[in-house]
Amino acid sequence: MAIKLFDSLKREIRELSPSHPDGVFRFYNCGPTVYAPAHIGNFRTFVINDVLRRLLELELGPDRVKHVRNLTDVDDRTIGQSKKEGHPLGQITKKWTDKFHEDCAALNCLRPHVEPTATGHIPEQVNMIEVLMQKGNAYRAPDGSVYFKIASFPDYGALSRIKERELKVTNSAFDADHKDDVGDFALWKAYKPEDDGEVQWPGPQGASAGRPGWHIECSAMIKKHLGETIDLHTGGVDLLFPHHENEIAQSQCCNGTTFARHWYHSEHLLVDGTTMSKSKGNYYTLGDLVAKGYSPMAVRYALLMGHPRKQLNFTLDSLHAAESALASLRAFRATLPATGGDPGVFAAEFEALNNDLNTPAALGALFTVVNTKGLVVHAAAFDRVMFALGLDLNAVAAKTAAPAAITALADQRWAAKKAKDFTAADALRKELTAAGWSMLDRKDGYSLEPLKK
RNA sequence: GGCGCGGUAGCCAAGUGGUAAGGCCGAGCUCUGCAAAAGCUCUAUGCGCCGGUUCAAUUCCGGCCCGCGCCUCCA
Repeated sequence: MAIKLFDSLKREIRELSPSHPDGVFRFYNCGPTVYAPAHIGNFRTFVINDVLRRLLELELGPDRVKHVRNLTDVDDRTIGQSKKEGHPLGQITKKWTDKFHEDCAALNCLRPHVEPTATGHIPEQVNMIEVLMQKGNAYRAPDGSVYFKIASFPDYGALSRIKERELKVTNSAFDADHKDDVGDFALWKAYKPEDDGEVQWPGPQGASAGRPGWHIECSAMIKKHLGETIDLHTGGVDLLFPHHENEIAQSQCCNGTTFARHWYHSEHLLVDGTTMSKSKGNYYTLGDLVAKGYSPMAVRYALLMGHPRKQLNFTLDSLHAAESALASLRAFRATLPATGGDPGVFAAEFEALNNDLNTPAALGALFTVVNTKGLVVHAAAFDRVMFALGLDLNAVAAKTAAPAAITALADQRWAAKKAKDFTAADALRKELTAAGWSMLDRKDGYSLEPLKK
């Protein structure tokens, strides 16, 4: 069953397929900038891409997919954070890269096969810029920076339909003074002592020392790790323009061949009905949600509850729903026999996923199976669905340890109950409730959980 | 101003030219000393509004209202 996915460039749903003779599918997903903890909007994109990676593996085989996701470790924000904290750039980016990996692991995202960094590919970027300068697609600005000349690439704007847009006239235009055209973008930024601190590298031939512009890192790293033509390039919608538009321009002008055969962009997450943004401050990190008592797996589930190409309004209620849904799946899984059953019962789930990554439809179909009485489900078939969605049912929210005073009350109540002194037991339960704890009795003992609001 | 997306039950959210998946919440029941958990059952004559096409529209077309996003370094 071929995987079909919307192509942002051709604007239609198309089948994914490897194009290289080795049969390896080349998949590049634009990664995070490592200067702060990623927020759940970022993770929506990475979780969606993780499902895509899993589907590709199921479709083509684990050894026939090469997944690359970069780490942007030098740009205005990373440098800004470095200056703010007074620590070297590398120390800052290491810290947030580690945190990013920790969060990804908690969300059960498969590790990409390669996670290249911008600072680890300076020569590759410089080389690419030099080629672009030689070919006449780039020019040196008076300050020693290098810009890409969009007028030199007739296809510029195909992805974002920039020519059909009437650009709002804005001030902004940082570096505008040095550009030939406002649409030209920086390939190399000349060193500015007041802004860049210690961060600089020797520049391309004829340019000043400095650092690469943002867009070039992806072009250079893709070329190095995946080749001149890749099978799929993905990211959040916000990257469509200018980032991906610029990547196409750089790569195609430099390499003279198709850059990416398929483009896919996932929509943004909304919180409280509006897009998350650092400037608005209405965002959650994974840590924020875990601190509220939700499990990372519930976060993952909640991120899959909406269609990836549609904005999803994220709420804490949806996390609660996700937590309950996971508990149902967990309970259902426990009832499955190890053998027997129809392996084909989950066809609808895969059909939904393979049809433009319709995760909510897949989850709906999943529960239809779960709710169908008398259906004999093969455990392995169920596990395959869980793998595709990346839902680890064994991952449970870390239990909050009860304070000693609470444990003492619980022990008293347990003893009272054993002694059939129900009046005392009930009184103690009330005390526990008043203290914000719920005591869950079992046959052989009890557990304590913080009271849900 | 330009480009694009969306409005489906209390909340979240699929979907289709032939009469509305699923999750949460809520209600009832079963089961448990109580509580929780678990299980069972129920919950939109309706898909923003107004027209049109059609035997038939939530689904197609037109208009309108509302919301959201992007428009040069935010996934």
